[in-house]
Amino acid sequence: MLALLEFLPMRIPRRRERERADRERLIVRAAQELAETEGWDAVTTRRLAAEIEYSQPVLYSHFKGKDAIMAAVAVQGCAELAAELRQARASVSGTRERLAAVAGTYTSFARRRPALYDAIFTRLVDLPSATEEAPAPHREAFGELLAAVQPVTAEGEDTGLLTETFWAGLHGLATLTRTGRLPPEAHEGRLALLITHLMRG
Amino acid sequence: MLALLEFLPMRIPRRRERERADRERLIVRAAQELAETEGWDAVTTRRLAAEIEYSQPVLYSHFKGKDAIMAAVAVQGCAELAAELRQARASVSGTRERLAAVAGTYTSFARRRPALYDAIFTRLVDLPSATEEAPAPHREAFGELLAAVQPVTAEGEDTGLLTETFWAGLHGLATLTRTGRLPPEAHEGRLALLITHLMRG
DNA sequence: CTCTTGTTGCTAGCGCTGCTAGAAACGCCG
DNA sequence: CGGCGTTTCTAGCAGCGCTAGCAACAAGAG
Repeated sequence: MLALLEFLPMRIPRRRERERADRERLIVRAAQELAETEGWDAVTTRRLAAEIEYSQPVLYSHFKGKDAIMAAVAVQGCAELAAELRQARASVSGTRERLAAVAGTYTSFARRRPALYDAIFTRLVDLPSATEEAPAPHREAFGELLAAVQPVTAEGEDTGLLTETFWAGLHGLATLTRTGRLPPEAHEGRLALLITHLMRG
Repeated sequence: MLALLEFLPMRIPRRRERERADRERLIVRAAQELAETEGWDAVTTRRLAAEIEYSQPVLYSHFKGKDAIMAAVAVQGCAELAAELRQARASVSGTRERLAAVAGTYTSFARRRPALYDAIFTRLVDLPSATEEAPAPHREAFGELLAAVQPVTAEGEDTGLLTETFWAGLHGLATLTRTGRLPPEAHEGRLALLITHLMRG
């Protein structure tokens, strides 16, 4: 009865909901493209509004502010990273090979897509990860590293902790190299050292 | 003769030069204090000008822009880091103890003085290090790490490269922990793992 | 078909940023 | 004391993130 009465009127709100969700995806996609092509400095609310062909305040009806838009880009970008890591790990066999594949993919991602990497790991201080549980893509990406590290865990060592340390090494190499603090030529050598010492020689 | 003629008139410019240098130090010190007490977001050119009790444009007669001021703070801050590292390394003996002391001091510096650490290692992309030789304090700080790592270099390994990798690990731990991406409780455990694996078990 | 109602998106504007042009004030010299 | 060169300030530009308040629209009622 009640359901029947509501059925027809319900279709309209549904469509509008869908359109709203579409526009939200449009915003995130535009922000990501703009950031990746011209850097985050070029991602201003005005520019972004022009890009999606809506006015500025529309952005604020979807996101609390610019940081929230960056966070959305970061979460989506992290899903891409996780996918690349998964593929890298699956594409080779052998403990060291897998570690090398995952490590190479990770730092290559940071080099190829610096804006995205920055959004995920250096820019935002208040990604949900801090307060509550990290968003799914983050856990997924970390899970890929963990799976690669798991076989080299020594007795008495905690795989999670070891993976975190390995991750920190990768993150340090990625960021220090990209900002010109480490010479890029020797990057492969440093990666090899990191993996060798992770496997304890 | 010429020198005698120039002697007296020279005294005035000298004094002005000295006063200018004093004011420049004042600016850098004010910027550092403001950044360390209220964060870099609070360091605006207006606020900084008010702090040193001069008008805004005075800043631009000393530095090309805000970034140049941050760079000056970074270089000076790096000298402080280098001094702490030197003291840490000198205060203990034994290979592992020295590595632990240096590593602990490094990450502790990043935790205790986040604004300074950010200026040195994450914020500025155009520190002189990228284009020409790194500024002295940077080389000095790196030298401390290198001295601590040197004894654990294995045959066929390059100490410099190994130090860079170790540094990347420290930097990764420092930044990921400070931004809430790694839980701080397990920090010591990760540090221990890093050192253990650096010494290859 | 017209009128009312509620939502949606817009225009305009606030207070702030880094930075700079041109005027004013200062200190030095003859 | 008068003129000159430097130093420093006032005032303003363009752009930022963000928001209040109005206009235009779509949907239902008579």
